[in-house]
Parts: sequence; C-alpha cells; structure tokens
Amino acid sequence: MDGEARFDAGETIVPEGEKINYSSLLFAGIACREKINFEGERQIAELQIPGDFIDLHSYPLERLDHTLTALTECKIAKLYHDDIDALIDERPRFARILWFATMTDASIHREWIQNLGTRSGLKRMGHLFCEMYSRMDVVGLVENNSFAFPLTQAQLGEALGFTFVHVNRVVKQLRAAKLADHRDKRVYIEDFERLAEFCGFDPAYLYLTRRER
Amino acid sequence: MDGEARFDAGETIVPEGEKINYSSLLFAGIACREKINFEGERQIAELQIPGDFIDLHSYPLERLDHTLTALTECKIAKLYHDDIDALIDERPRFARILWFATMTDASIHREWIQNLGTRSGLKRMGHLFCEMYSRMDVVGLVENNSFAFPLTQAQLGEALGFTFVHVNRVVKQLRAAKLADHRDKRVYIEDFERLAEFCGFDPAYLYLTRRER
DNA sequence: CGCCTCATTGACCTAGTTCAATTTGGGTGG
DNA sequence: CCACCCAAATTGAACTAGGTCAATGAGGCG
Repeated sequence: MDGEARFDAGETIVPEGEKINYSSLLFAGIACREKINFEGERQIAELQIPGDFIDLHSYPLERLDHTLTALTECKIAKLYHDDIDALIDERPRFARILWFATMTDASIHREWIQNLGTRSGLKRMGHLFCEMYSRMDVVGLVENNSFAFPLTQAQLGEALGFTFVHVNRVVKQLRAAKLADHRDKRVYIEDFERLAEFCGFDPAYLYLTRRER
Repeated sequence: MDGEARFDAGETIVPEGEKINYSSLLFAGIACREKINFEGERQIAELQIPGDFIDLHSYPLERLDHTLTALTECKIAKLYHDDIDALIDERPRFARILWFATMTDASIHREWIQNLGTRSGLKRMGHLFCEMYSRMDVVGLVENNSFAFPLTQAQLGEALGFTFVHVNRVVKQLRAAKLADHRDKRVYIEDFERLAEFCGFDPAYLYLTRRER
C-alpha cells in the first residue's frame, strides 16, 4: 500500500508478459499503454495521466498483454497485491472501485476503436485532443485552454494509426482551421465546444464525475 | 440470479444510455457491442459468443456507452444487480471473477485497436477470424475447422473499419490465398497455424485458460 | 412473379503512405 | 561563443490501399 517509484521519459514502467506483485497509481507525468507487433510497428492503445490506475490488470491477470511506458518523467505509488487482497476481504465494496477503473479503461478503448474505425484525419486527431483536454481538465491540468502533451508527432501517429508525415500535415490543417494547435509539447484549444462539435466528441464515455464545461 | 430472455437477430439486447438493474450472461447466439456516431456510421467494438458476460458494465457504470445487439437469435441469463451485490458481500472474491471478465474485454479491445491501427486488408480480417476461431474453440463451437459467423459483409466492415465493397474484395483474396474462407454464414480455416502466422496472431491477449491447439 | 437483402464487380477517385530531402532547434564539446 | 550533432519537424513528389459510385447477380420468400 506504500512505496513509490520514479521513471525517466522513455523508460518502461510495466513490461508486457511479466508477473509483478503490485499495481500502480500514476500521480505525476504522462504514460502510455503500447503494443508492438511482429513487424516492430508500435500501437499506443491509451494515454495515461495523473490520477489513473495504470496497471490494475496486473492484479487479476497472470501476465500482461501490453507494456506501460513513461512518455515524460513519471511518478507512481505502488499498491501491493497482497494489500489489495486484504482490503477487498475487509471492505468488499473496495473491489468495485478498482473494477470501475477497469470499466472506464474499456470504455475509452471502445471509443478509440470507433475513432480508428470511423473517423479520419482532422476528426480523428481532434477527437483525441478533446479526450485529453477533458481528462486533464478534471484533474486540474488545463491552463489557459491548453494542456501538456509531450508526444512527438511520431508517437501521436502511433496512437492514431497515421504515419508521422501524415500527422504533420493534419496538425498543420487543424492549426489552419483554428480548431486546435499542437506545438511546444502542448495542445492549445481556443474554442473547445467548437472542436468537440466538429469531431463529434461526447464526453459521456469517460464517465467523469465532475464536469466543469 | 435467475430469469432468461430471448432476442431475435437484429434486436437490441441492452441499449446505450439506459439504466438497467441486471447484467446478462450470453448462453446462446452471437451478439456485438456497437457504437454509432453523429453521421450514423456504426462501429462494432467487440463480438460476443456464448459464455460471455455481455453487459457487466451496466453494473458499476450508471449509464452505458454503447449498445448490445443480437446478430443471431440470442439467449441470455439475467443476473440482477441486487443479487450480485449480495454475492459480493457474502463472498468477496466473487467480485474478482466479474472483474476478470472486464479485464479480458479491455484486453480484446486493445488488440482491436492494434488491429485497426497497424494491420491492413488481409491481415486485419485474418486476425479477427483467428480471434473468433480461438474463442469459439474454447467453448466447443469449432467443427471441422470452421465456426458459425453470421455477419453480413457490411457488418464485417463495421467491425474492421472497411466498406462492404472492400470487405468483399478482401474475403475474395483470403479465399484465393487459401488462408480463410467466409461463406454461408461460416468461417472456414483449413490451416489455423498458417493463418495465425500470416496475421501475427498471438492468443495470449485472450487469456484463455484451456488451449487445445 | 416480384421484391428485397446481400454479394459481386468495374471504373474512377482520394486520403494517407512512401521515399527522400531539407530545415529547425536544443544540447554539447572545444 | 562557435561548430557540430541529433532528434524532431517540415515539405514535395510519386504511389497505393481503400473509398465512392454505379450497375449487375443471386438467393430467399410471400
């Protein structure tokens, strides 16, 4: 239930296929879930921000299907599985809190599936920006309509299923359309409502409890 | 903990946005999770087969982010949330079984994200066929290297992010390459290992306990 | 027989890829 | 402070996987 760890940008936080005896709460930094296929292509399946449980799956599953990687310097708090066991036995409803976290991950995954399967170019990238903006907002990490987004264009492409060349072009178009701007490791969204409308973004799938906007 | 229901092909089993007081175990038929965007485009996010808990998310989440639809005639057993509550209070570890089911859904979602983001044409469709073959096999629904797959080409396209025209062409190519054949509402896979190798399919993400092949 | 859904096919088009260069900017050693 | 390096961003040109449009088959069913 205690224990902290620190990771540099680029470091692996939890490797695929490994068995570990704790789960992690990310409390500083940005990380991602990534899968790599045989050809060496990388797919980012989710982005994680402070407040996220990032590897709850290491608790009920015996081995992990993907890797957690730090995109910036990250700090995690460790929850040892033995302690989770004890807590659940003691307060059965605690399991529900953890379960809920898994549910929202699954819901976010489904939205990404929709994003990859049905949206293209501007809308696909805009939608991702809307999601990150909304999630960042809840944990107080949006300032002046912008938030830290330290991915390179190549990494952004790995999340969106685009090549980095195409990412560059889409970023330019979003900027020209004044819908969103990704520069200096931040995303700037002047008019969130307008971008959300443009991309068909509906935050319901995030299951955020507090909604400021 | 009791109660059954029957749905015709095409019927909605659990509608998006609704609050219900039970979760369902699918014990006959094939269903899918689908999301529809503003333009009316449909994305199938997961296929469900007998043995799957199909709407556990209705238990911890107050509203649903997607719709469950029957693709063939489906039969479900109802688990009322009050009964689940009681069971969890009584036997805390029971929550873990349900949680595990959610974990594997999330894992399957991640693989689909990878499939949509990094694989194209033959490999994308072949990978889906491998997944369904493996899952069907575990519940004894593979016969003579084939299994029931009652989706139309248009629906298959909604799962894979292709148009039905392109699906038709990919099906034809898979058939010509003798990798897989989709016809008469079934998928035939003569040499599973060969198809799996071709698509880079690794069943680890399915967390199947028994593996026959 | 006529209707309707689904599968199939051809011709053309475009979003996104590939390949290849060039630029930009921060970091580092001298 | 300057020269150099390297990762990341940017751009152009040619190419292709997959989309769009439109027509035709093919089977099931009242």
